[in-house]
Formats: sequence, structure tokens, C-alpha cells
Amino acid sequence: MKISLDKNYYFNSIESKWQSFWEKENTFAANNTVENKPKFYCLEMFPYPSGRIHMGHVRNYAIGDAVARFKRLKGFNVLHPIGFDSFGLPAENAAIKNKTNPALWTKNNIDYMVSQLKELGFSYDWKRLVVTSDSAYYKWEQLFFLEMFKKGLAYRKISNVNWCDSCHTTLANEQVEDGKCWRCGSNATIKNMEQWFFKITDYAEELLNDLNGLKGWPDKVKTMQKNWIGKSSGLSLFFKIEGTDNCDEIEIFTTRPDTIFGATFIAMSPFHPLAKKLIINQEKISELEIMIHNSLISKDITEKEGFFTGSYAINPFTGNKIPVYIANFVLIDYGTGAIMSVPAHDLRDYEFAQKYGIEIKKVIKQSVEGKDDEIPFLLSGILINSKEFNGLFSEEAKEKISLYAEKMGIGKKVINYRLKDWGISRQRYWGCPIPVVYCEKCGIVPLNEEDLPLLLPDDVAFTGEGVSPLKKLESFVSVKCPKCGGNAKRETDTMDTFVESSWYFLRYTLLDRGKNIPFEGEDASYWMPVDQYIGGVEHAVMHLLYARFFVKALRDLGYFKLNEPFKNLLTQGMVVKNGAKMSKSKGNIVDPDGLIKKFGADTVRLFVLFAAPPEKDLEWNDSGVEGASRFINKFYKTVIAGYELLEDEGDILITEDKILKSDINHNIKEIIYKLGIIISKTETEMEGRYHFNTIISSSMELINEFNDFITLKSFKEGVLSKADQYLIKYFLNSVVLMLSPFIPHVCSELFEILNGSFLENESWPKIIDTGYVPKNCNIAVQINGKMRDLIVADINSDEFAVIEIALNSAKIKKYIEDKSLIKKTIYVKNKLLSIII
RNA sequence: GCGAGAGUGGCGGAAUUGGUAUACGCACUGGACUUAGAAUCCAGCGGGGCAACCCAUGGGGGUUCAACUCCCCCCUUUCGCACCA
Repeated sequence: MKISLDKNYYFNSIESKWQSFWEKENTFAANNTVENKPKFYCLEMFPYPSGRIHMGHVRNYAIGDAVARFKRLKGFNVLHPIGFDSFGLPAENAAIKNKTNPALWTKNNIDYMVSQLKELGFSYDWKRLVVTSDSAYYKWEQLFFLEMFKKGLAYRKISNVNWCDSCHTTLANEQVEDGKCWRCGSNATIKNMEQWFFKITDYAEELLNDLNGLKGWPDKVKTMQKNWIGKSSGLSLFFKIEGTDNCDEIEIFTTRPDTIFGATFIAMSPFHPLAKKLIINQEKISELEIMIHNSLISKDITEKEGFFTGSYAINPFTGNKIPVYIANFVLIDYGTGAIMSVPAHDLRDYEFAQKYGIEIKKVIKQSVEGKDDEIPFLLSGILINSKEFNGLFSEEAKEKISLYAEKMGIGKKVINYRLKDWGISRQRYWGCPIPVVYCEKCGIVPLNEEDLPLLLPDDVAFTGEGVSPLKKLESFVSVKCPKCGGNAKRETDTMDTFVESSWYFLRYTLLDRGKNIPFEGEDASYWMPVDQYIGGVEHAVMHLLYARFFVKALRDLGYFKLNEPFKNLLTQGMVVKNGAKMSKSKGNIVDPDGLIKKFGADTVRLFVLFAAPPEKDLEWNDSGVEGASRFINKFYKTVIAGYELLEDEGDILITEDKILKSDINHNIKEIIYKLGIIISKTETEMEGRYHFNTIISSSMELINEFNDFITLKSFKEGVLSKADQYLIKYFLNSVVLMLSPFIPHVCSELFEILNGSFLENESWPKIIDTGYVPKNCNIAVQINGKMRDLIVADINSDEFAVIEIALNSAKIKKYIEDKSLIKKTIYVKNKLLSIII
């Protein structure tokens, strides 16, 4: 018996029915290891609980959910978790503004956002939810910190760090974009402070090399990381200072040892430890101080400036005296903080030398004869004015000069990285406390592991004034030293929130949260690496680099053997409206809540998947949403109409073998054939290209076509054989299954109507061969490369037969009166005939 | 400045390997149904031309029987880095 069905599509009741079903049944809970099923870890970057889900989230999670649901149908054991990256500044700023508590603000936001995610019907394993501001989570981060500290991977140093005055905290280098704070956009300045660092530079080479193994990552992201790491090899060379007894030397770094004979001055950063000492004229000291001051205010240097120290260095290759300058454009934290300047062959040195009238000495000429070299000449060439190295090509000279320097003990080949250690101290409250104390006697003392977690105190006043509220909390700051019991002060900085997001994907693998471990090594090894990671490209050199580092560090701490966390990465584009990123200030926000209420979750999800391929930006379009809604309505009605063609009594059970022998309606055969093509096309797309828009458009065509022929009068009046009915049901089930990763609610409903059972237990449709082969095909006929006619030929016709048909066509006859005019033909089977006359 | 992408109708986009450019959707136009509207359905929809045809994938060259697709030059645009020696 058929169950009663409604011919109209009411998304409200359908969506809430299936959402509560999934919740009650724990449909998407994943077990750690399932026999006979390969694992698939599908992960989307978790959100910051800012208050509401926005369209960018909807897009990100609709993509991930499509992948997760598809892989389930394909027989994988799928882990698809969600959580909240819940430490961070907005909570604390909101607390200051609204006189509330960050924990409370965060909790309310999470509760609301969870309800939104559930209303969108995403297939998460809710039992694995991770909230990073829970002490059960950050406890382990503190443990990792202690272990890294013991290994020297976490250390404290004084250095110039980026400071955001509006956020009242320091920032890592990766978190300064274009001289501005990544979060609030205000100008970053430089402060000389003592800070905690993670020694990511220890992993620079491995982070760089392993990019090659990340075949499933976009090249763009790999290039960005490669550039960020910025490996360069060159020579470090010592210059003696004239008039001193070799105790002071200036070490410089260069990637152009071949230009050493052209080095006519030394340029030194104002922050260089020797800077003050080398200044002979004491009046210049104030100039140095002004330069230092200016450099601290802004990283931007509008004009190269400097002055002569009065000291000279000796070029070890020429033996010449060359002046030592202090120059604002020389970076203190790259290389050695001092450079040999070769104005003839470096643009920056040239500009500086021009300005200050320093000697310019040419030592490289073009290898191409007859051309006058411009100065500065920046490319490789042939050495001149370089004594015994004259006549060598740059590449060869680099090697020989480096070897010579090493032999003479005045230099060594070195590799430099642009990447700097990750500064993780933040002078704010709402973050993971750093578990160390400063003892008057013992210095820096880590907490004992059994004293973890070091809880973030909640009896704090949020005034927004002055220093971090933790610093003002006497009960938190004053402690006894864990080592000697004497008076000590607690560290009051908290960790960068990118530390939490560096390992949350491991925490998801832990099922039993009661267990006193960060994650189960075995389970992490089973699930990791993440098979498909999906998120915004803005994290290319922040989160994605930190997480790679963190996994390698945990590996070296003995947690597992994993080298890389994310096997495949999809970076989805932004959701934009009127060409601009949605933001409150631009007033172009589209709120998902209103749309879900008006059209339903399936429609919203379908639109974000259909409107553009995932890696491109998506231009929001309200009437496009209506189009998606129209399609779902039509799809629902069509499936119901198809279902009504089937007989009332019993199931139609026919083996495939019998179908082949049966007399089947031609339309049905044809559509089953097309269905097969689309099933396989969808599978291909879902292997990694994920162009959901093309999958959906083919499905639209397929459904339109099916709808067209079942509504034909002749079809309605005809008699359907058992085999016809079997195939119609197969067709309906297949399209419902095929679209279920994108529009899961309506498909679950339709599947239940069709079969009285649940879609979640099914597998991806198999392609049925009814023996149908298209009888004929359209062949494009070109004459001299121009499209002239479209002819119909039997499928798989040979070239000769196709030429005959072509020559009989009136349009072709116009061009070719006589067969003998044909010089040449090219035939692409079933597709195209190209005739040359 | 350096590096990496992108440029196709009024709009979002399709053409995965060089083989019928503009699929699918939106918008628009006309029609049906309706007292009217909404919804739905049908038809049309790159430009020019009465037509035969011609022209069109940022522009200009090239390779090829055939180019959105490959090669060279240029323009525009997005993103990343920006004195990294």
C-alpha cells in the first residue's frame, strides 16, 4: 500500500521532521574504526562564535556537508565534526562594552549558532563537539606547551614584536597584513617586549619540503606558504672594522657573493648591536635614536635614509676601506642585520648610494655582447674587476667565491628563512593561560603537569582600561613557586587563539571525553589526516601553517607518526553582495535566518552550491534563491508524479537480467541511459573538483526531461510494463539519492515516500545497463574550418558513410558540387566531420 | 616592483582531453490560465542582416583542418608579498 502523500511541498514540516529524526537517531554519529569501510575525515574550518552564522559559514558548511553525505553513500566511515573556536578578542570586547562576562557571551552565542546549524540540517556528529574555551580542551594545550617548553620548542625572548594599539595586544608576523592588524585593521606598530615564542623556524625546511607532498592542495596556497617561509641560500661574510684589533667584526648575509668586489659600503640596521659603537661622531647618536623611533612607529619606509658612522670596514676580497652606514631600510630580523652594499648591482643599494654620493663600482657585465649595460644591472652575468674571478659566470662565481671565503675562514655558506618564530603571547584575558610562573629565585618555572588545567579565573573586572585584567588580579598573579615554594608571579599573558585551532581536528577524534587524555593516539592515527579540509583562503599562511607546524611538533613529542594534517584542501571563495564582501559597515549582509524561514534550508543550500563553483567568489542574488526554490518544488512534484505511475500493489521486483529481455518503453530506456551518464559525472566531480553547480544543472536537465515525457498525453494513457515500472522507480530513487547530499531534507522525505525506508541506510546508485544505445547522433560538418551543417547519422558510422550523408545535405551541396573537390577530410567519430576543399 | 590567478550574453556561469561556444539558472519579452494579481505552464532570448550569410569568449599576432582551450605580445582586474639583501 502506498503511504498517504502530499502533492505539495511544504519545507517547514519536512525539514523539522528530518532534523528531529536525525537528532533522535544520532544518524551521523561516527564510530572510531568500522570494519570493511574505509575512513573519510571531512572537516570544515570551525567558526568563531560571533553570535550568528553568516552566509560565508553556510557556504563553507554546505560544501562540507555535500562531501560528507556523498562519502557516506559511497560506503565510507565518515567523520564530520563541528566545534567552536571560542577564545578570542570579540568576546572580551563585548564583555567590556556590555558589562557582561566573555564566558557567558560565548556560551549564548554558541547555543544560538548550534540551533542555526541544526536548522540547516548539516550532518555533524554532535557528540564530538569541541569548544576550545572549555578547560577540558585548553588543559591539553597547556600540557603541550609544557612539553614544548621542555624541548626548547617554546621559549621566551625579548624582541621587536608587532603591537596593535586598538586590540591592546601583540601579533604574530602572519597576523599583520599590509602593516595592519588582521582582525581590526588598525596600524600595527613595533614594540620591544619579552614574549613567548614557538620555534616554528626549527621546522622551516620540513614545512617547505612537505609542501611538495600535498598534491591535494591548491597551488596558490602552497605558493603563498613557500613565499612566506622564504628560503634563500647565500654567504655569510665577516668584515673587519678598521682600527680595531679584530675583536669587532661585522657579519653580513648576501645571496650575491659574485658581486663582492663591487661592495663599496656596509649598510647596517639602526637596531644592530654594533650601531652605537661604530658611531664616531657623538652628535650622530641622536640621529640614530630618531631613526629607531621612526622605525618603531611604522614598518613602512617611504624614503631610504641613513648616515655615515665614521667607521670603515675592510672588504676582505679587495682589501679596500669601505664606509659603514646606518640605514633605515636594513632589516634587523632578517639575515644578520647588516648587508654589504653593491650599488652597481642592487637597486636599493643604488638608490642609497646615489643619494649619499657613495662610490659605484661595476663588477658584472651582460653576457650578451654589444649591449650597453645599464646601471644598476641586476641580473646574472660575467664577472669583471674581480681579480682571479674575472670572466666567470655569476652562478659559478657564487660557488667559487663562497668556497674561497670558507677556506680563508672569513665566511660560511648559510641558508636563511624569512619565516620567524611564532609569537604566541597575547596581553588579553580571554585566551588559554600560559602555565608558567616567574620565581624570584628560580626564574621561569613551568607548572607541574598534575596542576593543570590552570583555569582562567572568572572573578575579573572588564574595564577595558589599562593592562590585561589578569595582571590586575592579585589572587591570580601572586603564587608560590612550584619548585622552591618561594614568592612568584604568574604569567598573565594568554596564548594566541591560533594555538587552539592548531590541534582541534585531533580532539574531534576522541569519542570518550571523560578520558583524561587530549586524544587517543590510535584513534587519531585512524582518522588522520583529514581527507577533505574546507575553508577560506584567508588562512593560507596563518592557521594552515601553524597547524602543519603543530602536528609536526606533536609528532616529535611522540603523540603519533603523522607528518601532515590535511591531505586535500578546498579553499572556497567569499560570499559577496554588490561586488563587496558582506559586512555590517557596508550594510550588505544577508542573514540566513530570514531566508531559511522563507524558503527552507534545502533551498538556501542548493543556491549556494549552484550559483558558482566553490573556489570562486559567490555573488549573492535574491532571485537566484527563488530559482532554487522553484526547482525543489518542481523536483518534489515530479518525483511524486513519477511515483503515482507505479501500481498500488506490492513492490515491483525484477532482476536486471529480466529487464534486458523485457519490452521497455523507449523514453524510459533513454532516460535511464542519461541517468547513468549523470551518475558517473557526479562521481567524477565528487572526487575532488567539487563543481556542484554542474552536477546540479545536469540533474535539473534530467528531471525536466523526465517530467516532460511523463506528462505527455500518450505516455499517460499508455500501459506500463512491470519492467517500465521497475525502471521508473529505479530512476526516482537514483535522482533522490544523487541529490541528497545537496538537498537532504526533501530527498529524505521523498525516499521515505518511495520506499517506506530511510535514505541514510542506502548506498550510492549503481548504473543499470538496459542495453540502450542511442540509434543516431548529430554530427557537425565543417567546411574549411567553418561550421556549415548539423547532420544525423547512425551511431558509430564510419567516415565514408558520414561523408555520403553530408554530401546529400542541401547546405553542404551549396559548397561542394563535386566530390572530387574534396582535398581532405577529418572525422571525429560521432561528433564532427571537417572537410577541406 | 615581484609572484600567482581571472577576463565568455543584461547577470551568475557551462564547455574536465583542441572538435556543434553561450548548457543550467536568473533577468527580460510575448502568450495561456485568472475579475485581477501571485503561482504555474508554453514560446522567445549574443550582436548584425529581409535573407543567404557575416561577426562575437579582454585586444593584437601565431600554430592547426579546427582555438574559450596551446604559444608570443599587450590591456584590464583580483589576490598574495612588498626594501627579505
